[in-house]
Amino acid sequence: MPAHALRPFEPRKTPVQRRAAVTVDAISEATIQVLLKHGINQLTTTRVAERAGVSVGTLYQYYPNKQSLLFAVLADHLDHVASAVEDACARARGTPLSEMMKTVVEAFVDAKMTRIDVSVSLYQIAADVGGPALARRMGQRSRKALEATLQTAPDLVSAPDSFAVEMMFASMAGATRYVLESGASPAMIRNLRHHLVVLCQSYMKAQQRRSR
Amino acid sequence: MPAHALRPFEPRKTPVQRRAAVTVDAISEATIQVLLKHGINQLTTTRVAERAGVSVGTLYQYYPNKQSLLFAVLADHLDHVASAVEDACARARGTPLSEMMKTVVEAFVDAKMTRIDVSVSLYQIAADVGGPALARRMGQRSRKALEATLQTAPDLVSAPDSFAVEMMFASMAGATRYVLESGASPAMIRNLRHHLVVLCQSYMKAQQRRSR
DNA sequence: TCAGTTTATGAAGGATTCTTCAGATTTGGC
DNA sequence: GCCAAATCTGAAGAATCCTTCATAAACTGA
Repeated sequence: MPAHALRPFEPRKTPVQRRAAVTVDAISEATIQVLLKHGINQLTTTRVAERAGVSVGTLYQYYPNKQSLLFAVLADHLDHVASAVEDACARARGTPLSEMMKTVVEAFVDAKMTRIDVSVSLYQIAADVGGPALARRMGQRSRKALEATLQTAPDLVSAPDSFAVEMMFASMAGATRYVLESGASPAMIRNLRHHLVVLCQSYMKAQQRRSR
Repeated sequence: MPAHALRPFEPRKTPVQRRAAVTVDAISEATIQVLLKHGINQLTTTRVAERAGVSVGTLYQYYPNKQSLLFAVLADHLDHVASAVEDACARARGTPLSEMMKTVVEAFVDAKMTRIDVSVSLYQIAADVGGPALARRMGQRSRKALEATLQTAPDLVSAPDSFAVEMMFASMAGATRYVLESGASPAMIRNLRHHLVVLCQSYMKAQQRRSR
């Protein structure tokens, strides 16, 4: 999705006073709540405003339309996750491959799990709002960060190709989604975390062996 | 999702005459087309009927509501994929682990790709229509089939735990989704197919090593 | 050919929702 | 305390969409 296609989703006005900032936050949070409680189909702009304790008009002061609201919430979340991955990559520089993967994968899962409700509810809106494009953008960010870090691994034989790295993130995201949408118990999440580490470690090691 | 929650999605009437069967097919197909061309938000019951060359009333003769229409299309597709996996598992019995994985993974990807347009467009409706529940059901079917087949592998050290197997399918599905939603070129799809084989093979082998 | 069954039609009812805007209220600096 | 800017309000307009039902057409077996 080209940049201009994201334009109609841009916020209408930026808060100046503190109370406005509070309002905007309340609206974001209310969006999540409504999404969780009623689902995307019952998410109306009025209902979100109600839940946020403001009037619809206020909502439309900051978001040009319903889509832009959903878009903003989703983009925030994905940015949060991508940043966590980037941080982890920075932290993991110079460590052995295996440890590197552990650090990055756990950072990803933990970022997703800091607010499970957000993660779960946002799966619903991906389709509406250019979710695939956003996901791809995040995939690219993560890939670049990890590729740079991989270069610093002392036991690296050959750098995995870009496709493999992107694939790895997509796989992680898919498995995480599956677990979260299954109503993840804490025990399952621990399980997920551990299994994803193994999955990614073994995949990246396999990439090493086939350095054609 | 318990069985009764799926009830309201059940078809209203089953076609008796041939022309009715043709109509139902046309409606299914039209649903895909509209989904692809206009997206879920512009998918109206009238538009689907138009595209199918019938009137709205006809549509409502076979589907009690819009959701049931979407549900049916999604369920069909997922069933198709799950069946393909089950068949592959049956075919792969008694072969070495590595070959087994190749057979199953390729069957999965190929099933998804027989009609790329269907796969792509259906991602949009998953949220509306209990997609997660359907996906889980398919995950279970695939897991059971593969577990049974794994037992017959001559070089199996220890059976991977159920969670790992489910995880594997979820990862595959996630990576596939990512690629398809990126506008998959044929070359990318070949790439995906191959990488997923490697991913699953190495993951399953890793499970062998840690047979605690 | 005929009667009963199946299938198709599409205008219209009923309901929901997005979005606007003119005016009221609050804030912050002076 | 005062004023301009910022913020908030919420009823109502405008549009869209799902679903029904009375009627018509097509089919099938006898």
